[in-house]
Amino acid sequence: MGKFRVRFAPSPTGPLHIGGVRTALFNYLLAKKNNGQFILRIEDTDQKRFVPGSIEYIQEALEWAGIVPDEGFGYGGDYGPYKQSERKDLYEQCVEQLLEEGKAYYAFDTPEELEAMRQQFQQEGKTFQYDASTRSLMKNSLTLSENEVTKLLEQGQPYVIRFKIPENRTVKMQDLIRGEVEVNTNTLDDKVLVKSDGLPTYHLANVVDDHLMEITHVIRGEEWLPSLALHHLLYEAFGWQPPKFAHLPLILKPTGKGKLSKRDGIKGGFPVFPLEWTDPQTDEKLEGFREEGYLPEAFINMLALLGWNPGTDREIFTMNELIKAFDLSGVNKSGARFDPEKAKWFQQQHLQLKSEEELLELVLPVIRKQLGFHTDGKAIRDYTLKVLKLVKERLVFPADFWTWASFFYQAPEEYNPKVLKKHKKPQTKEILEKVVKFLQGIEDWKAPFIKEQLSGFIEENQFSFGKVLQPLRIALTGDLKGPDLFEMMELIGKDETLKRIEKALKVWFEE
RNA sequence: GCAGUGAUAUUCAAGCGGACAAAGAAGCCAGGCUUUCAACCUGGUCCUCAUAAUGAGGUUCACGGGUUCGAAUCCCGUUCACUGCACCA
Repeated sequence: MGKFRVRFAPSPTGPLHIGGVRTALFNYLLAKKNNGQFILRIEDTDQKRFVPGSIEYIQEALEWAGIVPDEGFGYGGDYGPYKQSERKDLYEQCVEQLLEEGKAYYAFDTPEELEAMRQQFQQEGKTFQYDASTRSLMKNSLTLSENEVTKLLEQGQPYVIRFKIPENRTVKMQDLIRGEVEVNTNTLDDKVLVKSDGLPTYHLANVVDDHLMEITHVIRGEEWLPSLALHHLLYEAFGWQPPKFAHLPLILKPTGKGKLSKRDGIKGGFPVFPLEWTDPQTDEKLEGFREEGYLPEAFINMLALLGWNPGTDREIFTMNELIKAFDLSGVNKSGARFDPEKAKWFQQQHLQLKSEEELLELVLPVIRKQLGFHTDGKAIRDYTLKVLKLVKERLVFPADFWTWASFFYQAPEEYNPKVLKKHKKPQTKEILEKVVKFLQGIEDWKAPFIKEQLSGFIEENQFSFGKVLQPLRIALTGDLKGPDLFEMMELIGKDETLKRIEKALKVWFEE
């Protein structure tokens, strides 16, 4: 097996959305599975669309997700520079070759002239395409004499360089996911290779870089499939061996109609970006999976199963397991709908896989944020570890800890009115007063013992369990949900337990 | 409009000529466990009948035609959806 090199080539025009991360992930998985290299290349040939901060965002997002490049922009390597704006002379040399061989040509048409052409065609009910049928009508080095061309160039007339698409040929291509794809060259137009600002377009830069960087497999989104033929033709024109191609299915909106977009996230209230992002221009803030509390392992697991499946019924994978199991043959042809609910499910599964010690580190910041004090002390760590044992199984996000465990740290400030109304019965006062007295007598403050004693007490007095235990829970936690009541009592301690019941008695019946 | 790609139950999906009413998961429903809420466990989830359960029949894999003893799987056509069609990537 030869070397295996893949690349992820985003353009820095804003935050990377999950479709991009998923492309990066599949590239990464394939590289790792084959002991190859995963390369990060920045495609910034459109300086107009450059958004400051996006390169850093891309790098940070990949690092967070654990999709770390082996080489590329910011990671070094022997094939640099890894940013297209720094490779201008490389592209120039390559285009020079095409020009000399007559495979590309200068075009001097202004944007206005092109627009006029389009209009004219439209009036005739046709669509204008700059190709074999029309290039003889335009102002370019194929229609102009050599002298005129040189003159225009010397005058500094703006020009672009276009690729001369061969006429009426069927290009046969192999896609690793879709099989054979055929396109007739007549449906292609003479794409601009070099823009009037001297920078290459995506198509040129992409092909040149992939070749020079010795990329063996190009794995990218399905939106690129229509330009695959152009790329093939370009490789052919250069006389280069093209890499293998695989076009990944699109990630669809939760409704199933169309590509998932940033707007869908805003509308649906779920993240579409790995990391939070504030648009430097509009100040608009976009949610990130990381800030929502998603674990990176849950995030990549969810992404991996978006458009790929192992062919078994297994769904939960770590990165290493994904690397082992991943194969392009398991990639679907059709688009996969993004389901925010399923994303949560992955998160829950992975969170439950964590040990209590690992969870502790995730949960301490939550406590700190809520209570505003240090959470580094041994006492609070030990205590929280015990709390975690009781509430772990109900957590999906670290932040959930507080909704399930706040009452381990502070007495309830208010009581859920709906629940209270239902369980505050006339005899509740009397019952709770008796309970307080009874609990005071318990010396060995351990959950099983409290349970045993209190059960005996309830039976003796012929109370029902619900009538005693429900109000007691409300008094201690403010609501009717939570972990085992007796475990809780043990943890918060006898004094605190009694204090809370007395407080409840006061608030409920004296006001 | 042109080109490309796709279509399996609510969703994600398995399926690659017979063992397919079609795995698995999510969701939903019911039950169990709980003092409670989650989690968890069990069962159900095309239609009809029957049932504690094994079951019987009908209609399915976008639609319409084939090929075949036999089709979700192969062939042809149609429809619908999506993607692309810039001096953006």
